[in-house]
Amino acid sequence: MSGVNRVILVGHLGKDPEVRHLDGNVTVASFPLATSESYNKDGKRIEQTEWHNIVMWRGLADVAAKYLHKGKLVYIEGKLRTRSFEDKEGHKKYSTEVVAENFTLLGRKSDFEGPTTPASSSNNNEVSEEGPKDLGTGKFGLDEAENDLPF
Amino acid sequence: MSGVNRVILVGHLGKDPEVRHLDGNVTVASFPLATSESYNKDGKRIEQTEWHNIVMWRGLADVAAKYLHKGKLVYIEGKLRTRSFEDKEGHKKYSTEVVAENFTLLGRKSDFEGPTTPASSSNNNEVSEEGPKDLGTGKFGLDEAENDLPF
Amino acid sequence: MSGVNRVILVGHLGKDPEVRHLDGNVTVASFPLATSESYNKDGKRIEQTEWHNIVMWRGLADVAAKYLHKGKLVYIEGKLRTRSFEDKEGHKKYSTEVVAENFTLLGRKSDFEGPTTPASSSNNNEVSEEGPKDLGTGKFGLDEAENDLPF
Amino acid sequence: MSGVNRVILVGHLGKDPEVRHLDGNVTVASFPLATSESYNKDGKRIEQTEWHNIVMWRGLADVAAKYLHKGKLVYIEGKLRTRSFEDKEGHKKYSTEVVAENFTLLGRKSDFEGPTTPASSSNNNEVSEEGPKDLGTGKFGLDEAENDLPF
DNA sequence: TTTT
DNA sequence: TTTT
Repeated sequence: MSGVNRVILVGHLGKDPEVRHLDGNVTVASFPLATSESYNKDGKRIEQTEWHNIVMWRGLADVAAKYLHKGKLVYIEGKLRTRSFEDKEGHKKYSTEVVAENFTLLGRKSDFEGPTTPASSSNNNEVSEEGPKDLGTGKFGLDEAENDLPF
Repeated sequence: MSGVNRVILVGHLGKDPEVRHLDGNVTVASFPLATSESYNKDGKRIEQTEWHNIVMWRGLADVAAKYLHKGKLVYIEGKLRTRSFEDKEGHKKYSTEVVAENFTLLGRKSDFEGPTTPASSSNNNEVSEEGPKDLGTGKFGLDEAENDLPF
Repeated sequence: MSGVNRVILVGHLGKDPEVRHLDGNVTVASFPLATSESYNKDGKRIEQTEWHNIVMWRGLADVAAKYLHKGKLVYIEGKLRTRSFEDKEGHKKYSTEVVAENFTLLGRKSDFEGPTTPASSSNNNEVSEEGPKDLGTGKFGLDEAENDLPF
Repeated sequence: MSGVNRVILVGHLGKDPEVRHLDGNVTVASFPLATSESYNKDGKRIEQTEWHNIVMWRGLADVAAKYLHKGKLVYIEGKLRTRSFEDKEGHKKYSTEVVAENFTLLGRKSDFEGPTTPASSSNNNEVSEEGPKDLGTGKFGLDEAENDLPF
């Protein structure tokens, strides 16, 4: 028996992904993602931000480490998972995470470059000249996670 | 600025909704929802259940109180919200909830009857005779929440 | 560059899946799916049904052929694809299909039995006695499609 | 009885929205939206584009007319609707559309300006200097559609 | 007909 | 802790 457990988010990374390597060569990447919602209240524009703990595993974590960085705008599909754990004082706590199954980078093409590409900065300039046309998206799924050159 | 924060669940209620009436005549309903996933591991079928805290507000809560009960299968759309609070010992804790925006009852037609309808039991028989055809769904959105007779 | 193209449906099969075997041992299954929506208009309850052309490929088509049948309630995730073709008179026509990526059976447990299982009918009775508890779901993704015993 | 009929898209507008005013002061806006997907085949990067007919009604159409333009990147939630009609030669044809229920602008803040705002061009320069930080999103739902100043 |  |  099974049901449906699906989360869809579009938001900005609050930090660079934190990457850990577990036994058996398994990579895990995690980072906070902000989704903001704004609405009018008493004539004032209120913005409310929700923070999500995103976790990515294996090949997806590797791609995330390469291409996702603080401030980037990303579309994420995944599922909810709540873990319980004990903090240092031995108190039981719960943490709800979004285990990502695939993601799509949103934003400008220059945002898709890896962090260490020297061409990136000049490309950045190129982008800023081109205006709205330099928006684009790059998708990464669990299957594509092993690609060397995902776009 | 705003992003996207969307959750889609299909699962069974773990308990009847707990209904509270706040100041200003605001109704809140909350209940646990189980989404189960099964997969093969080492030749064995493993079933893993994830529990979600569902919260419904206002008109949607009223409809939930009427039609959602322990064991029912339901489709829910909503958004994630993480609240922090202090427990009795003064320790900071976090709770992540799914704030529902609409839901659709899934399952047999007889499941859609309110709890006190006398016709329900005979209807139940009718359903059990009709086979697969008597499956159906009943949808409730924030707009329709004020309907007296939602199906 | 890529975007997001995602469809989520819960509805009933209008017919048994039609299964074709293409060159290279590729299976394709297709069937119509009805999603109904009801609303009040001028005090009357109106039900509007939308029909979708669902297509499943390869392993997912094989599982569909086994477990999906006319009248079943199913949750489907997929993407939109519009094909153009010429009808017999040579007129250009368009057909929009939902290419399924995974599905989850919803409804009674007895609905999950394969069509030729003799135990199925007695099981059916069993279900009708057990009440709401015998509702359940069975999920099938592209990965799991090769499973012999998916639930 | 009702089911679930939900579409989620992120893509670029192929044209400016076409706005019509029906009887009873009802506005309808429609435009093509491209969602692109790219994958590797035989070592080559293939990009496949899917086109969707988007339709927006009433207040949402008004906001679309103001803020959505050719080339913009947008997140759209809606439902599928297939209409049948006769072309000029009297042949029956089908057209599947995505009736939008809400949308969120993705991309740079400068993209959110209305088309006739004089400040827009200087703002544009500002944006192009700030680099990746000037990405943002602006959401429009059926409820907010009546806002004069949605962000 | 978009975008990269 | 993001973004606007």
